[in-house]
Amino acid sequence: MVDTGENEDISHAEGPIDTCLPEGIAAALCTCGGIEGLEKMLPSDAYLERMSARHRACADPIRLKILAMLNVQPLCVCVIKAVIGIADSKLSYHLGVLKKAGLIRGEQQGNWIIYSLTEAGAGCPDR
Amino acid sequence: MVDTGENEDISHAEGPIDTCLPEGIAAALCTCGGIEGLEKMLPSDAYLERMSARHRACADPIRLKILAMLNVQPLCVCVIKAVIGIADSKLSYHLGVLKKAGLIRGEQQGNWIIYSLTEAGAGCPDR
DNA sequence: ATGCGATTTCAACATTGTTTGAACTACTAT
DNA sequence: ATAGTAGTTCAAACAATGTTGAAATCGCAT
Repeated sequence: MVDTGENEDISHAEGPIDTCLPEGIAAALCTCGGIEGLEKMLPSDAYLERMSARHRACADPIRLKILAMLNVQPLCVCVIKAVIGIADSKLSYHLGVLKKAGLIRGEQQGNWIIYSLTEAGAGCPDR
Repeated sequence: MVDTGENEDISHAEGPIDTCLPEGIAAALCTCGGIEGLEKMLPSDAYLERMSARHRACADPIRLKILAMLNVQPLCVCVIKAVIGIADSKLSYHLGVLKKAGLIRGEQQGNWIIYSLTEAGAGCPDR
């Protein structure tokens, strides 16, 4: 149970790993600077947070459909509703999610609110 | 209150809309075949379902980070854990989500399980 | 002012996703 | 067989999201 320090097998890793690794992995890990090197290749936490939020906004078929519709042309809520066929308040909720995520914007025009894709939103419908 | 049938303003739309629309929208809608035409331009429900499931799998910064790591090279759980620094069972849960979504695969190799991106998973880390 | 259509907001509720720790399985080495 | 390391599974607690219907808001027309 005493750590005698004879487990130093992971290239640069003086850090949190204290184990032996499978062959290929250890070798490959070396070529990219060990655990530390790997860490440096990863996106920042802020970026991961932003991206996951964007994915979350797209994580619903209704919302994806709305994005697809707006990718054709800007539309007012009533047309979206006619196509998707869900209750007003439900639709409003999903529009709100997309708006909060910055994927769409709504502009009042007389009696209606016309939604359209933002720059960010135009990047999503695909895939 | 009696519907006299004088509300036929949406091009082809004999369907569910029974309203007047804002200028621009109605016009633009005409050029793509009205509501019906618009409907035909949209991805199938099955596709929307599949895509939203994929987004849902990416809708968490931990999972996005795992994808980013595996995008560098295949890794065993212990290395992923060393980098992300969360409890085993939590990590296992997130690996499970990614696996169920078909973005990663795990292959037992001796004492370890080595995870790597699938084709589908290789398409995600970006954006 | 009143009323109406379009849309949002609210609060209660239902559903789904995440975290935790303990128990379990799989493989290896002794 | 035993023990150790690597990972997963399970169920309970908790947290976040989605749904519903009723009430509220906004802008336009009467």
